[in-house]
Amino acid sequence: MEAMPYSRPALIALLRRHGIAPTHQRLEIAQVLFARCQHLSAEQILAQVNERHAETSKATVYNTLKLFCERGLVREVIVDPKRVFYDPNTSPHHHMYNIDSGEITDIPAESLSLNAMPELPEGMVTEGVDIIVRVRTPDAVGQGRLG
Amino acid sequence: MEAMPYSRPALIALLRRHGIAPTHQRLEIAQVLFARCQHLSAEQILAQVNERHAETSKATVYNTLKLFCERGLVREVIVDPKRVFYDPNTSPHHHMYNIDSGEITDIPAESLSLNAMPELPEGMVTEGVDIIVRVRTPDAVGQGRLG
DNA sequence: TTTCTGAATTAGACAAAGTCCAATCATTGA
DNA sequence: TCAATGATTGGACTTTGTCTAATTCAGAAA
Ligand SMILES: [Mn+2]
Ligand SMILES: [Mn+2]
Ligand SMILES: [Zn+2]
Ligand SMILES: [Zn+2]
Repeated sequence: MEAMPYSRPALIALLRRHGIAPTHQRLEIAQVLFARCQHLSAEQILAQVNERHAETSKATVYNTLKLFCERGLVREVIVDPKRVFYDPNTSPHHHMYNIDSGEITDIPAESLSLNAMPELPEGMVTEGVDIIVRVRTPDAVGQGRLG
Repeated sequence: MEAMPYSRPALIALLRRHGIAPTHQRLEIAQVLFARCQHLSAEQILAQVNERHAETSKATVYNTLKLFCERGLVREVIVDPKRVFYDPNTSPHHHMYNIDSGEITDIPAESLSLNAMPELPEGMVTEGVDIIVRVRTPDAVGQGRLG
């Protein structure tokens, strides 16, 4: 795992190390992702990046997140059919998803593992194993839908 | 697991057993889902139901799939950010997802299990644990994107 | 410092999946 | 048979994400 890259120079170094040219927009997006290590959707990142004054377009946010994924800076988390979340933590771990609040939290890799890997069909290769623990707040059963 | 419900009377009984009024449209949709026990998206179901002659609207397909989920007749499979898949197999099992072809296949519950359940935060309740094995055909790396 | 060029960014049109609503229709118990 | 209750419908709408052609930028070279 990378050292905590809060400062501009550290973020620039981080992008460069991944073969990414450090433009202003990419640094803003990296800032948002790595400052607090949360799971954010593209639209949340767009909003946070443009909080003070508009400076990054929707297209660039999507382009950049795709690039960050390809270069292994972030990873996609697919738990909610409505949107993809982006995870700045690329080390192996799993997720707990609160279906009432939409909150995603990490489960350390050590605290949960499979007792067997499935045999793959001829010529297939594992890309990754996602484990998602879906949880609920029983109080919130009937209504409490958030997004 | 339910006995194979191919015939109309069997499908009607199945819906009734789950507290669902067996309308023509719901029976058509159940037919499509249970005939071949596949993982289908809403749009695929809509297309199959209206293959011979149009008889079911998009709104009804979505309404019905939601109802079937609530009543435990089918379950959602969330592996592809573009669409939800519906699984007529509600017994515990996991999934293998081919990220190149989009193909989803079942992994029997027995052949894959966790060596520990994570401790849940105060007052949370597990709704389910999804394990998704993402696989790839190495030949198809650079290009072979299908949807 | 200035120039140049490929790469990056952008606005806004577009697409796909899914939701919603008010009007209409069907099922079913009486 | 006949309401009344529940189900279905077309189509407008929303949200998330993609695409494109025009513009701007970063940074290497001079
Ligand atoms: Mn038919
Ligand atoms: Mn979508
Ligand atoms: Zn995570
Ligand atoms: Zn399945």
